[in-house]
Amino acid sequence: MLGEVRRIFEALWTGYGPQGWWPAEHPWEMMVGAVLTQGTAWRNAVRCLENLSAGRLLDHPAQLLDVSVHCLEEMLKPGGFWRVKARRLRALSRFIVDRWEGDLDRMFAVPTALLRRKLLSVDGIGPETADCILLYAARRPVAVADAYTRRILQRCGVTGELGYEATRRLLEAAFPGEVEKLQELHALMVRVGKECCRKRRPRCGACLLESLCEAAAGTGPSPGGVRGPRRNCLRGG
DNA sequence: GGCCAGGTCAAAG
DNA sequence: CTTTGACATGGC
Repeated sequence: MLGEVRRIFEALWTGYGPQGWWPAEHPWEMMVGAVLTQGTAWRNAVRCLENLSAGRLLDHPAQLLDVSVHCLEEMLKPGGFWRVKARRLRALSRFIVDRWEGDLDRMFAVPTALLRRKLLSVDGIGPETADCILLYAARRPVAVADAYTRRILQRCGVTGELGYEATRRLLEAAFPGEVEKLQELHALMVRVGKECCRKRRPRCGACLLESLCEAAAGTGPSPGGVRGPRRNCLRGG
């Protein structure tokens, strides 16, 4: 199974190359973006980031606590969920200001497992957002097991229906300690997911998902692959 | 118009 | 423990 995951990564890497994630100037901007993109198209999250940046509210966590909630909400409107996201961003700012005096370097000095637990205790930081922060802002070897990734692994027949944590452990076992690869993996999975592995039945007759399934199966040039009857995205349920 | 977006949380069943 | 609804705007 680990080999299948690695083959999928190699196929994606070969096909698409580096994605340059996460697009942010600094760790705090990355963290804010991670909250803003929840359930929202990235392009709309970017509008919010631009509003914040233009208002000089994106340089330091404490800045978000210095403006009125109303003002903050106005800037977040283009991204949707603006009421909850204003609350969540302030919760995250307050968390960093209260516990680490607003100093991200201090926060990132905390060991990975402990920091993950602390992040999850913040309102609005769930597993995926926490892992994105750990992977891209703190540069820890943590995997992001988002919905796209789980669907792709499932539809390529690599796994059955796996929950978030089980998928995360699988990915981390496939690339232990490899921060760069885990970063690219998540970015590439999102890219492919958007193209041909959507929620509703993917129309992937000619799409890349098919070759990913083959890559996972080890068909084609690479030797030693796992063979035999399998479900792929075209035949699978 | 319908569906989806780089999710999370609280309330039910 | 799993399922469901709320949160809201913008693009295709």
